[in-house]
Amino acid sequence: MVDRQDSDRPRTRRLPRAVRERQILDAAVEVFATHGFHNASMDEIADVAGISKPMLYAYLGAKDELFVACIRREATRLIEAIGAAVEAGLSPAEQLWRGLQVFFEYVQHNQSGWAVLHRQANLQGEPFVSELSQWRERATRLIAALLAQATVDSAQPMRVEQTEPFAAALVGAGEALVEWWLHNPEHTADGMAMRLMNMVWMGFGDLVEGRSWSPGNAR
Amino acid sequence: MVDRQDSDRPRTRRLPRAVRERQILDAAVEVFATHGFHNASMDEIADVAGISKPMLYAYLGAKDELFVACIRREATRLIEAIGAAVEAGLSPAEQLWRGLQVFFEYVQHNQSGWAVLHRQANLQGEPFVSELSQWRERATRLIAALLAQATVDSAQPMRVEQTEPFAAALVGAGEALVEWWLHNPEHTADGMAMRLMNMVWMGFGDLVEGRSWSPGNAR
Amino acid sequence: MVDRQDSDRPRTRRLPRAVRERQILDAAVEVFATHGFHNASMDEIADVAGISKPMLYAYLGAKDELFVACIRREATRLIEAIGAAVEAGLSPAEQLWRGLQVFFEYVQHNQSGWAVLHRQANLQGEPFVSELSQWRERATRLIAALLAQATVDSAQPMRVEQTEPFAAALVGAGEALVEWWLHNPEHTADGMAMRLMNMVWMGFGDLVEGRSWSPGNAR
Amino acid sequence: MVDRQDSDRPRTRRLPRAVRERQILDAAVEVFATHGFHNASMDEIADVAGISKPMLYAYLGAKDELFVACIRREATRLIEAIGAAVEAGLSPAEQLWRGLQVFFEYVQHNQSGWAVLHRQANLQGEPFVSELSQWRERATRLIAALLAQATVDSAQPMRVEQTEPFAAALVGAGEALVEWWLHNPEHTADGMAMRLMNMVWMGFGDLVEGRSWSPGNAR
DNA sequence: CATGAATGAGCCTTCATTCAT
DNA sequence: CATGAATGAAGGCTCATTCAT
Repeated sequence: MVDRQDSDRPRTRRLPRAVRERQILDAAVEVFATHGFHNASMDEIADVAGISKPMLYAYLGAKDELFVACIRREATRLIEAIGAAVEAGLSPAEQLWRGLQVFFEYVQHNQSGWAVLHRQANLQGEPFVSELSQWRERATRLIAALLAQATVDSAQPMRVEQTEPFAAALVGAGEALVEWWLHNPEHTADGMAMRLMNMVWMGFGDLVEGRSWSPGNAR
Repeated sequence: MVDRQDSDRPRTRRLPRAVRERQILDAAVEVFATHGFHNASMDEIADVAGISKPMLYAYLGAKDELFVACIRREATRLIEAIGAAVEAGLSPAEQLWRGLQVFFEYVQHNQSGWAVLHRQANLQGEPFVSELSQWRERATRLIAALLAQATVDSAQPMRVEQTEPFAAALVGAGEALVEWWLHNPEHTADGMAMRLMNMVWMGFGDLVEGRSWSPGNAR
Repeated sequence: MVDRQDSDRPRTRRLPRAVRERQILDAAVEVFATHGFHNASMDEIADVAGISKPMLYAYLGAKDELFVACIRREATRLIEAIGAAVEAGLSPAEQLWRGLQVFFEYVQHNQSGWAVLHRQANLQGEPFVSELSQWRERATRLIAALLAQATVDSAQPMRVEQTEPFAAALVGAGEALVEWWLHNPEHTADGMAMRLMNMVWMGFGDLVEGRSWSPGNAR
Repeated sequence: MVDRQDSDRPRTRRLPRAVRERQILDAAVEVFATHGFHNASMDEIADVAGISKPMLYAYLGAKDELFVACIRREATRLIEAIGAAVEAGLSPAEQLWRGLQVFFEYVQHNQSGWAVLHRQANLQGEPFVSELSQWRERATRLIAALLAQATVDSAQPMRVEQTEPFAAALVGAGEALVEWWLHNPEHTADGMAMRLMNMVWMGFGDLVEGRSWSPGNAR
């Protein structure tokens, strides 16, 4: 039989709208991350948030909308965390390195948050996938600018249009690496960051200088 | 969020058991891939397969079992495709190269199949994850043997126990790269294979000879 | 998953119709008795009978009809068994006694048959209950005649119309006692028969001579 | 075999929990009694109760649980009705007599309730049968105490251990008589009670004084 | 503002029943 | 005559969503 959820979380009343919304989003992220989008029930979210279901709907709308709101908040948080770490005045390489560090650290401490939401969103198909794409593109543009900046003093400076695909690859690789990390959690955040940095920075150098491996020279 | 489809696919009748089973698996893979495990309805699978639901159950059992059957078939297909490509008599490097080529080609032509099933299976938790793990381990062991073989003539031959973690990383990287590829489909299968080959073969060399990158020497 | 019943019962072919029908009824009674009307599946009955489902339908019709056929056969068997035991020439009392003996013995050795079918039939509502009623009435008339015969030489001979309600009570008490016996199987068939005989015969005497117990004389 | 009914019963709304629960149990008892456990559909029960299926599940759980709840309620009601009638201060014989009266009256006015539930429960196997057994045992113990009390002033007072089997027989006989009564509804409740009282009280006397009937002395 | 009570709609699963061979 | 293959039609159960208080 259904165990009528008489959870004992205190139902604080009459909170300002912003606080309530945060409360709800916290609950939603936790529940979505734990059970996945489909298995998460609005009942449980409302319960964890300490409010009634009608309130849940009043504040953040239907399940889909709530999920999108979760994605948005987590994405924003991540981008802001990275932005805060990447101080102006550092060299592009160091900016990238700091950014990657923060990225992996953030993911590590927010598995309930971004990493899992990311996987969920990718799986639920439209419209969640497009929501994600927007954030990916935003990140890509930032990094492309960074890379272009790094070539400013070289013999052949690159424009943003040229660095963009490379930046996209970096972002994608980052996402993929996180996925892989989830299955291999024995590595440290810094280790992961270094791995990616290595790949990127050396690959970037190789790209500029035209080195590569090919089937012909098999050992 | 779901659009039910009244498909008028012709219902071919009285097929031999084996053919029907393939038909059903094809349909199931397609539907699971498109909507995800949870959003996929047995109704739609039956419809796409061109049969009635009772047949669906008679042939491949409940939803869980059907899904496992899908995973198994796709995994088997992939492994066999690779096995067929890796002819004996080739050098380890070339065997690996051929294997990677086929892997990425396979994924490219079976996005509905492998790639998405892989993501689905990883997310739906037990018992699907374990099912997948078995296949991953099988692949890992094969590759570990390959790598060990490659060092047979070197100064410090490695035993399978030593190459295994490296092989695991390769498999993981392969899976992760595919994930990334899905978001960046402009690359070719051979290009992807080369990328991974590069990483692996050079990394393998580095591993033996102890080279690496570190934050200190930022350019 | 469905375990496709490839039972290994030999499927004897080309049997004369009567034999086939007996085979089927045997199987049906067994299965109905074991699982109850609803939980019995035509699949299992066909399997136990060693024939295919279409044959099952060809020989004895739909599930309802098959069940009615079972009731009929078992009722017929019982009545015939009793008829065979009650030889002419015996005194009414002895005829009744023999009849009751056979009745309880029959039930004891045919629990799969009559007892359970009786309970099943009573539970499935119309049209099965009416089917049973017909047989009950037939038995009742036989016994009423017997009782009337028993009073032929007494001071006040009774006609069948007068003994009938009493006979009905006997039949009903018999059925009820069997029900009770199923829950108290430690008693013997003869013990049960004696219990009923006692009740009936003494009650019959009392009835004639007008003895009875009443609330007034509570000890 | 089932005739679905689109009943237009008015759906009273927003009832307090306790009232709804009674409503639902009433409906469930009626439907289970009419169609039997298996033929009863949750749809119909919800319909008769005047609520939607989800409420049905929210209030009383799955079909099994609902059925058990029905058994419990009916058993409780019966026992309480009897308890209320058997005032202290009466002689054992009179207590028994009152109890039997109430028992048969209760059954008569609750055919949908007790009698049929009893038959249903007995046939649906575990776990329903055990549920029933508990109530039977409870009734048995009460009666055994009563009988022991009745012999307190006699030459050979009996202890509860001795009267218990006799009480069990009484309870069983009562159940069996009800079964029989259902098929012979022309008798009154008092008539039935008297029949059983007769049997029991005289049998009880016989038991003490060792009288019995045997095949030898056929009239 | 806040909620307990209520429901429409859908999904998984299973059978009795029947073609087409 | 005999059957493997196939399905229409329900039934149990759950969940996102919304009144009515």
